[in-house]
Amino acid sequence: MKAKPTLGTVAKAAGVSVPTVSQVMRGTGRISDETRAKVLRAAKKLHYVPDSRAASMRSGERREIGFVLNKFANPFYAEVASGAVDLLEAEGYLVSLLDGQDDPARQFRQIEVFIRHGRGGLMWVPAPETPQETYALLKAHDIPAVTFLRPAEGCFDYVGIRNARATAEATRHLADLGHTRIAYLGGTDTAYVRTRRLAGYEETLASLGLGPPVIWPSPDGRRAGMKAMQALRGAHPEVTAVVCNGDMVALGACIGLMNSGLTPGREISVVGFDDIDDAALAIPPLTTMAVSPQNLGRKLARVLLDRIREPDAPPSVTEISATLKVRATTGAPV
Amino acid sequence: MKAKPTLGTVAKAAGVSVPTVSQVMRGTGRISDETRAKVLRAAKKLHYVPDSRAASMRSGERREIGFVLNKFANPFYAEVASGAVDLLEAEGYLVSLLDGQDDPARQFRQIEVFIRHGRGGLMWVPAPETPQETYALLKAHDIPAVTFLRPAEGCFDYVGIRNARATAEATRHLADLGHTRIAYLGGTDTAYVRTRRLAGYEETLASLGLGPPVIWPSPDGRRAGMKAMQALRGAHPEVTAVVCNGDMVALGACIGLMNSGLTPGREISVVGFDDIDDAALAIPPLTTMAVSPQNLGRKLARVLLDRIREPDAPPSVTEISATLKVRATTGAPV
DNA sequence: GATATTAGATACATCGTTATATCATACGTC
DNA sequence: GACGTATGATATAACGATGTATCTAATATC
Repeated sequence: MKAKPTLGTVAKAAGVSVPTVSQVMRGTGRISDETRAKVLRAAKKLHYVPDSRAASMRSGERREIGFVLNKFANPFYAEVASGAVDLLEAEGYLVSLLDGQDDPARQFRQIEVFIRHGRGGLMWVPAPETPQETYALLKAHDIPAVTFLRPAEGCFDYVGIRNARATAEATRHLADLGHTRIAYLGGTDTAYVRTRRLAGYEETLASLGLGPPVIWPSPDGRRAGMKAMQALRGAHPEVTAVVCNGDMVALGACIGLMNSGLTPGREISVVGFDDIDDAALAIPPLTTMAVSPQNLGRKLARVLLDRIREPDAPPSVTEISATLKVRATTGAPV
Repeated sequence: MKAKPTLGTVAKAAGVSVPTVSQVMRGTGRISDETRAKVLRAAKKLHYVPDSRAASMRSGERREIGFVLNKFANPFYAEVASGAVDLLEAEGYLVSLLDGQDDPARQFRQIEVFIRHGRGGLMWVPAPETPQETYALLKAHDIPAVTFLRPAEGCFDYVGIRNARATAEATRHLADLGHTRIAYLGGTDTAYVRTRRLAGYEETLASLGLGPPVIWPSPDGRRAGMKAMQALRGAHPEVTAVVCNGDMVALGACIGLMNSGLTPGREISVVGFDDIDDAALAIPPLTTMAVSPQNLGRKLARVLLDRIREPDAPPSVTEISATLKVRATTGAPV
């Protein structure tokens, strides 16, 4: 009862040798039904659980995968994680989530610790201005790694979103409704995702002869979006429609409008990005560019599994399209 | 193809023995400056990174901690996790998060995998109807464990919320405003948290001579709360105030009311529970029982660290109070 | 000059598991 | 009865690190 259950204690309890127990647990080798039953009974009674540190040391197999993401509090990431985890757990991997908080130094430490602990694979959202050192560390230790949302200059597999195409579609949707002064709201300057989304917005404005672009940055989150919207209206009263960098900012923007007595979709139109669960439930329901985060997570996991299986394949690029979901926050200008 | 850098290869490169390298790497023992420099040079040249699997096997030190929670998508848990992670990482632990999805079988597998990978501590929200087997597994492996939100019959440390006292305060607040028909909305029958919250509600009703209780269960989440509110109003049109099992349900309930053309805080008052970030931002802002999730997370981490330090101390019980935050969704009945 | 004491390094056993080789039986075949 | 061949179990040696005991010089003490 007191001794930690190991192959040794189980073997003693069952009256057999250590390798025999090992073979029973893994279902390999030739074992009689009688001994197998005896061993299994003893193992169950002692609550035996194999120690995978020892196992992976001896066999070289690594079954732990890490997922470093930006911000737990963002429900979009939560959904992506859940999609990836489901698929990987079904394949027998243990996935640990870490909050990288978009901080390159923090991420470097986390990845170092990962390698120390013999992790066998990594999915991560590289922080802006990630140093070459981080990529070199992964390469030096041959860790199969997939970057998510932000590509790493062709050195690693990449799974992301067709950002520019999506915001182009959002901008055109607003233009089709008759808007001529369309602003871009949200995101911070250094973020890769935002530069791509901004590009789609700006190119569409230019190709339609609308402009000049009105760009208003903002941190992530509802509260920040609310404040940013109010500031934007003060500085640019001519704007009648807004393309947002994400749903959280868009929802915050809608709250800001309503606090000023305006109705999103009437005086000012708002388009979000992500289609998080709350988007459809908000009042009024949010028009947004929908990406299925569950799907994205599964795709991410599949790319990582492929990489583990074929370590020497050339780096792959996978981009998922977003589709426009028209709800109540967009309409013709009054 | 170079050999994997280990203590052995470094030792050979530096012309010293294996234990010497080990001592240099950890800064223990008596080592001359000359040899230390020689060893460090060799280690750097070979890109040596210690293998913590081997280290923790031999030394018994475990620096990995797991946190099994219910639902990534719930921002309350995300905040708790971030509070706990901050504190534990500062103490040199690596924390991995797992989504237990409130499923006892899934949790059992996850805890098993945790032990398999040599994790040194666990924080978890036990699923309803967790089998004795799960607790026995933790006990058999001497894993320092803290249960969160739901106590485990005195066998483990517990950190939670003073649920009954909180809902009593919420109910009294509504009664003080003049409400006499107060309902309880949300949660599912088997959940421990709900039975405690219900108890506070029912006892207060009884002590104030109000009643009979009107209890309407609902799964978690905004959408479910919206539907449940509409169903409740159909079945009990006399109800003028609602104590909710959580903020997500409460926010959903408010959406349900507004969809029916009612204003929360006027025709029907609503009190939430948790004070998630969205509660203050909602329109109208939600009256709720506030618990600071960051604080809760830090407390949780501290209890776990104490347990690791003193494995034989008697199980502790820590309960955090919730405080009433009056906003716009409660008011006198019309 | 004999004996302690110390610094600086090493030998050896060990953690729990698995890969490989080996060893007993029992069975059939000629 | 000698021989090969399954069958079922065990012996042994790793994996990479670390804790403990041990060893060799050089120095200090009386």
